[in-house]
Amino acid sequence: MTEDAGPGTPPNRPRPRGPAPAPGGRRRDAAATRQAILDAAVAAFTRYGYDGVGVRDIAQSAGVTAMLINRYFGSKERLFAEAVDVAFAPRTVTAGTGAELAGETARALVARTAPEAEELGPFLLMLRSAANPRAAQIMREAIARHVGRHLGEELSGDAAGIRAELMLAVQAGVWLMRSVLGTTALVEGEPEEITERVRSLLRTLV
Amino acid sequence: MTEDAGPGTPPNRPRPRGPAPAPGGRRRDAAATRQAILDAAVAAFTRYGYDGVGVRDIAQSAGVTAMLINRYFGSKERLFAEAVDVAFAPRTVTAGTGAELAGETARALVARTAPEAEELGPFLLMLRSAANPRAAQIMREAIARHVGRHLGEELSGDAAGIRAELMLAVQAGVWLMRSVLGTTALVEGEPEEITERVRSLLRTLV
DNA sequence: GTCTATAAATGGATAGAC
DNA sequence: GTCTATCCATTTATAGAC
Repeated sequence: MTEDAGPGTPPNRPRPRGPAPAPGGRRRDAAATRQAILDAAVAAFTRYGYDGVGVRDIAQSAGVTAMLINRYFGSKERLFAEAVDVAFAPRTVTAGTGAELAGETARALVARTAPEAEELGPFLLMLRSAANPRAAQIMREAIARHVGRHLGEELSGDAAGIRAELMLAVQAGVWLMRSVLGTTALVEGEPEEITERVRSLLRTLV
Repeated sequence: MTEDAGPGTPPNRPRPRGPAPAPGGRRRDAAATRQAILDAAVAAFTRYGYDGVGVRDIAQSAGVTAMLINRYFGSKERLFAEAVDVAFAPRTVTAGTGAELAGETARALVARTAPEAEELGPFLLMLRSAANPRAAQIMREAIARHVGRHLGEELSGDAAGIRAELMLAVQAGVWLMRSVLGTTALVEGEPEEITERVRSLLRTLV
């Protein structure tokens, strides 16, 4: 959104002639264009959710026209699927290992959901897109592929799968209340107090 | 959605004359019509989220036309605000009191999020409508009004507000993973096992 | 390789008849 | 008190020019 719409895109530049000046300086590079669209999609879906953005918005952020999205990804739905894969790829959902897992995860979670943080992340993408059934299915498959595997490395013992997904549930819930809804106690409370409470929550799962 | 559009509504019945046969047998009752719309709205918003339903869908479920929604509620947004108030009014979010609060809430939560449950509830409404900023604000205010007060009665001591909202966060998270997304471990796992894990989670908060 | 222009559907909201 | 008919904005997706 605050992307490089380019220094050279004043309201009415008459598009001299020929194809895409392609804002960033890039001029006709299929791979780069595709990547720009994908990056813009991750940001937009995370901020506004699947139903909250149109392909036009994403295209504009990427500095191209809406048509190219269908050209490169086939449909909004398949663009979303790729964006979800990108968002869930880095293992940002867990921080630390072993004994420090609960504490580190709690600290990272509270920091990233701080009111002033403006942070993106897979949980926001999840929450904001959960309403759409197709988006929900795409995310379920992505979670099974990525997150389940990651947490499986850290957690072991009885009911590891349930505990892993409950860890995700706690994090998603905090993200919802604190970051998406912005309920009063979690927004105005002391971050240290909140971190401590979340840490003790997560400790019952590791 | 599959509601009674009336047994007598073949494609082209020319509406003999006069106003509303009003499917339910009701014929011209402002209060009843208003209530029918509100009930349909709660169900629809809970199932499909704020952005997922149109006023036309809701109107059809209520057996009226879309226009009446604006007549009685002014706009979709204000209809949503009233629907949220209805959804959050009963204190379904907590079950039991005192020492049994964690266990009863966990049991109720797992039961209501069972894959076959088809249960509605305020958490579904929250999750499915969270993406829309205006809907989010409306819900934040409703939570401050209803839920905060309810849980304030049960919880006391240090950081009661934070603990209360973390309880909501845990429940919302479980609802998201188990009911909305339907992740594998929480769907296929033993309900008793899940209940036990959730109970011990909530116990760290009461 | 990328654009403009437009099709086809759907959204919320309104005017006026009965 | 309720309906039909319509307006206007917005959506995804496509056709065809350059």
